[in-house]
Amino acid sequence: MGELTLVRAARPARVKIAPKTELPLGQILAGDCVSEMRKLPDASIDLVFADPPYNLQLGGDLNRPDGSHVDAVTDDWDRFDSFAAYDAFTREWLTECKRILKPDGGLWVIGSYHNIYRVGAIMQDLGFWLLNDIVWRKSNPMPNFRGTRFTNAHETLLWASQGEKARYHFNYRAMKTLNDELQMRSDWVLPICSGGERLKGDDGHKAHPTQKPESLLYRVLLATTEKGDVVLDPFFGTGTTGAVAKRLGRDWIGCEREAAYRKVATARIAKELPLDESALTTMQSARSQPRVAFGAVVEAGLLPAGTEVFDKKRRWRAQVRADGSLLCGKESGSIHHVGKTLQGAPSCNGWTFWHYERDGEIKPIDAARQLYLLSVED
Amino acid sequence: MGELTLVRAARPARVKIAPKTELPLGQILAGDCVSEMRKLPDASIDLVFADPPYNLQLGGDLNRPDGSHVDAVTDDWDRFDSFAAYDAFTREWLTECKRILKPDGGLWVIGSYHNIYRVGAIMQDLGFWLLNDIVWRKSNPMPNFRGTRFTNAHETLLWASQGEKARYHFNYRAMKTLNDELQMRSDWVLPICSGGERLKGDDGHKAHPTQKPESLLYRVLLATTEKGDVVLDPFFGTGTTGAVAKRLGRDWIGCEREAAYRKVATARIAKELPLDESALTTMQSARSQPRVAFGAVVEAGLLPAGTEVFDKKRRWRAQVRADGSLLCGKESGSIHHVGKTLQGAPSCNGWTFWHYERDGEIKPIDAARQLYLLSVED
DNA sequence: ATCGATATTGAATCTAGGA
DNA sequence: CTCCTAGATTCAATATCGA
Repeated sequence: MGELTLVRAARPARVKIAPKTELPLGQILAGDCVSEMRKLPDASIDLVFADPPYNLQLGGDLNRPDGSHVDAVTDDWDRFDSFAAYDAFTREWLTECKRILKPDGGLWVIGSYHNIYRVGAIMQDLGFWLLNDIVWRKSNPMPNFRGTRFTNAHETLLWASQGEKARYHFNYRAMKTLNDELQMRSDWVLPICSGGERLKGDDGHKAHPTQKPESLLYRVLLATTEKGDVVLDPFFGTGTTGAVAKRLGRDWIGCEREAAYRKVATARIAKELPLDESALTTMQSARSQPRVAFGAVVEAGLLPAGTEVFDKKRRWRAQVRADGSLLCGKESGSIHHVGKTLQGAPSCNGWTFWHYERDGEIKPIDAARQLYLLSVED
Repeated sequence: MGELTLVRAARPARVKIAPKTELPLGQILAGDCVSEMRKLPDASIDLVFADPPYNLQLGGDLNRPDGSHVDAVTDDWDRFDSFAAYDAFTREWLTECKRILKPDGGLWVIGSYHNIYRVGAIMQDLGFWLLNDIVWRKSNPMPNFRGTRFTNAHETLLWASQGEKARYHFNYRAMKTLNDELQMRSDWVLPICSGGERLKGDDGHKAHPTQKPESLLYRVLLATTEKGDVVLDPFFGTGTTGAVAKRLGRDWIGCEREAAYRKVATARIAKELPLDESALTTMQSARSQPRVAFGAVVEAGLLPAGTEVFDKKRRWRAQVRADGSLLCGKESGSIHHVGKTLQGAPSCNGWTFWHYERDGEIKPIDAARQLYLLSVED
């Protein structure tokens, strides 16, 4: 797995990065996340994913129209006396996150409208720089049983870097691949965690009231970490972050106060198997790939000289020449230059503009580049 | 257009509601919104819709890359020295909104991740009670050209009441109808404002950098106001709020500092035609229908005393008595009470629980209520 | 086994009015 | 204040059950 895209040029950090060997990798730290994080060295963590209490402030009981009772989140850990108390708690754990994150580290926090506005403002106050807010659109949310509001069908994730000028990691290419060759948007449609994925306790009841779906963590980790990175989750719960991190070949650390959650998480992560190298490699960022001359692809016989290439709408056709240039009428030159000139565009990515036909299928010539890259590996 | 559902029980407000005649209805107040709102009486406005500046640049202190983007929002009104200045500005205009809103009034604010977390936290601090956060999912957002982040494909709207215990208006039934008989969710998919709807200035360039689509305001006003309500927009811009309000038969007031925007908005709203009464009629919640005593239905002979009623699965049968009570074995009482007791349920809507047979068909006794309502109309 | 019907459940700030 | 009662209100995905 290659390096991810490092976005934003900045001077190399002068902060001393703590080596991984000083970290309790693959461990669930038993205790309050603030005191546990305080034991960790500065600038040692690549990514924090945090799912803090939402401070729901629920009223009385709620029944469905069929009379059944809604099992609400009434756990002690979600009770705060006031917004001020919640803010103080939030400021405290976010401050520790800021300290232990590397200068190019990333922070994700998930929440609902009950807490996310406070969390977001405090993140900004502490100097975190918001990169995106992501909306998790639930495909199967709980309805509003009383018909009093809009169905609360989403939760919000905030993604931030250490500061306005800080570098951060974003695996643009992997996200685009995951999204069927369209840029990944800030709204993600994913189902809630249910069925076999939902962990049960010994009593057959759900082990944790707010277990997050693995698909959500999968996308977060794939987008903003690389293999071997260290991911910390201060509110580990049943360990979704740890399970997905292990699967994706990332190191992880969790903090969790409740012994029952730690027990479930430990068993769960033990069962998890890391994906093998080849599965992870396909998610590499195009920008960090070695540059490939079109000529090398031609040379390798993947798009032999004489092959006809064309744009997606077949407005233009061009011929591949032996030296890796294209010829289209009077225009000739690199794949990028010819594409740009024909369109009258300021620039053109020839790899995605030009296409070829193989076995009745039309593919961008970038597909041939990928094949070339595979063939030269090892 | 009938009355909307009033949600949440609260004592009748002791606040004196200012009459509409004291308000500058259908006017764009020329000036800063805080000073203009200060001239308005307390408790006089039904709904505020606000689209405040987004704080895209954080002023000269935080030296930004040299702002050479052609179409970026770089107007003077969108510059603030710091988060603190933005917060102070936000607190100021929201405080005036709180004062001029009626006790059962509603507040909507739209923003992006640059400002909405600060706005949301301040709203909560001022005592506004968040009812929903709504995600406007843009069907055609601007791509992220540099491939450095997720495509920023949504904006966020916050909907709040005056306080935790305050009443508010929500036209649940109209929203459900608009959404093909499914509850309206908190994520709305709507296109951005473009094409003919996008207003152009004399130079042929877009008149305003962040003109909102009318479909967005249409849904907001239909959901949370009724005909004749007064809607105020403190950042009127090119008057989308006024145009849609006029079309939907709501009164409106705008505040706008820039003469150029006022000019465009005035011309735009002048062209707008109100929909006629029948088009404005929306589906009504059952809650807004007149209450009918079951006894009245019995009295009217629609379900005469002695009629046998039963639940859908015919697990229980009961007899209608002359006073409008039911008898089932030892249990007797109102249609609701008997249904509730027999099922051991926390509550029961007798109108839909009990059924009767007529001409070989089985109908809920609610059908008899509807017949009764028809018979007493006019 | 299979198919259709029925039951369960999910981060929920979830009523209104009168005595 | 509290208490009481009328009565309005749900979507999608699993899991279980019964023929």
